[in-house]
Amino acid sequence: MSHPLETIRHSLSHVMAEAVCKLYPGTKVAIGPAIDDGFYYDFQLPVTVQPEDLPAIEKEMRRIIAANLKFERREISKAEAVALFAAQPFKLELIEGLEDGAITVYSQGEFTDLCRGPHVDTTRDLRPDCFKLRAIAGAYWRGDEKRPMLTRLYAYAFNSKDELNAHLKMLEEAEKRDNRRLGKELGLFSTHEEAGPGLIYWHPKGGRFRVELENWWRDEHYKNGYDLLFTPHIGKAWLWEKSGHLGFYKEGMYAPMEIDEEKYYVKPMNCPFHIMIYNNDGHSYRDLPLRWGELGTVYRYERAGALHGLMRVRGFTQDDAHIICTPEQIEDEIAEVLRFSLSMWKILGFKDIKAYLATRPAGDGAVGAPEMWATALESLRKAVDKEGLPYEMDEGGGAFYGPKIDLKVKDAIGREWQMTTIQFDFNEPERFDMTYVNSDGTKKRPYMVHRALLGSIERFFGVYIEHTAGAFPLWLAPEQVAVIPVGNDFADYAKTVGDQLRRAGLRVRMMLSDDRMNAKIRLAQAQKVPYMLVVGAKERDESTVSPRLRDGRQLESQAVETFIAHAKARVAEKSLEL
RNA sequence: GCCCUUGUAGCUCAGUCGGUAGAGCACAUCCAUGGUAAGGAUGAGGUCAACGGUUCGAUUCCGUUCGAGGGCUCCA
Repeated sequence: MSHPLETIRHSLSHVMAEAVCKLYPGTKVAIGPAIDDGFYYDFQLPVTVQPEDLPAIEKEMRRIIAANLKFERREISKAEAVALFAAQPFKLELIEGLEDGAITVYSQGEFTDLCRGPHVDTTRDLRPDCFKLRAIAGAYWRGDEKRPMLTRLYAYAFNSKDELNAHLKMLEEAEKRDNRRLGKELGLFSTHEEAGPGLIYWHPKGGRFRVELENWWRDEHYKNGYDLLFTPHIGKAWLWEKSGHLGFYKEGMYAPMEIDEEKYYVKPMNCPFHIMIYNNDGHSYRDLPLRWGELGTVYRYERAGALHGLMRVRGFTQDDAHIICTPEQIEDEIAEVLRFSLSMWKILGFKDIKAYLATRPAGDGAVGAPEMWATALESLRKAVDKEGLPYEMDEGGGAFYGPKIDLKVKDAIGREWQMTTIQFDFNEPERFDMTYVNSDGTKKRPYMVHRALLGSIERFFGVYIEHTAGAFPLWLAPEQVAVIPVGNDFADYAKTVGDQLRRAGLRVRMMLSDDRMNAKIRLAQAQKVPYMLVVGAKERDESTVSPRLRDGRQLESQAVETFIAHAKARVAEKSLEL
């Protein structure tokens, strides 16, 4: 009989626990749940297990599976449980938190575990070739830094060998696309631990991508009714006390610097600055909505162990904006932001997008009247419905200052990345006493919404590198065309062609070194240059070029002008195809 | 911060069971002038992460420090 994958994974974790206990007598077992791509089990081991030991554990697991053992469920009393797990301190702690009468244990072979279940019937339901031990990691007991560090063994597990292999292949592909690796290979960016980890250096090619992306971003924002701001990188302690950041976000901020005996903080967010601009003038309801965007560079403390290429950094540029509007406008504004965001993702080539609505957190830490939360959430939900976007609720997942929508986009190899975020803020308008004058002459509090569409430029770059494997669409490619003469005799003609392309506004790499043509093609391919134009005697005599595409396709020899028109059209329409 | 792994040329890595290191790519010079993924030769380049200890002698063994990679949420 077949069982849900989660059950199979969980049962496998018991098998692994049995194997580990057998191989390392004296092992204390903690917990072993199923996870997204397999399972893990946490142990306190009498010895240090090393990666070389994993095959032996796998082998023992297969032996257990082959023995065709039954998983037997028993209900026992709390007293029985305490006696049974007398030598297992972690289990005892878990038992303490359980109701008498609701305690179950599962046994297979020589191993009995405190477990709610369910499990497969016998180890025969587990396939010996559908799992693979993955890694050894440290994990705190119950995720608490103050509790003992346990050894966690991770494993992949799937329904079939094919699915396992497909997953392993995806991981292999992910490794090839790793933004740190491609960033180096394609000369896009670097980090320098000696100059400060988690800080990104954009090289000329990465810079070119960024400029093209940002230019487009600015154009789109102006077209969509935004104004753009530039604000300082530092602000006095007053600002951050007022905003509440020193109260709620201090651990994410860097230590202050002193200027004229005043403390200044580097900004972790742009919002207080935008509010300063808002509060610089009085506002009428007639002025609203205001949509103010900024590519604002912020610095946030991230723990050293959390830093990761472009994905997790300490300094980054948010594609931030704040929408300040009346309560009546909020629904349309939210719908509009969502539509705008989706239109951007479409152009960038992401089709699979899912929304996550986060509601008011439990407890009394949240600010803002419940009615405001309800209206806000309603406008978020309506917007998602209007776009026909699939969504999930994240109950209690909102920030203390307001509900939000996060969008997750799926990349070319099926991984989801959280990018766009649209968040209500009931906190700062209050703290900064933001107001506008309503039609009846009374002062009102506006709604404020923070939103970032790409998230941050750095992280987006990382995701996009991995999504495209570095083969950017023509309009974003740092180098769009490589001109490759067949031999040095044709260098002059190559230069003429290159100049012509440059004048037409294309980004050209002239490959005029002494290398052979084959080597140049190889290099241009490796650099993912979209078009390679090979020129020799024939092309020179006919004023043509012979285009090769980075996907290996070959176009007909054509007049230089024809090629320029072809490429320019694709740039103009931001085509994902060459 | 903590656990496991790890740190040798710009990059990717090999090696030394303790006698101060090697390959490929990249780079430089020279030869070769070429039709769609690497032409050839020569050369330059390293205080083997840093500091301490053991030793006649340490890049190699031991210790400490710093950095990097994976993990520390998914609740019997």
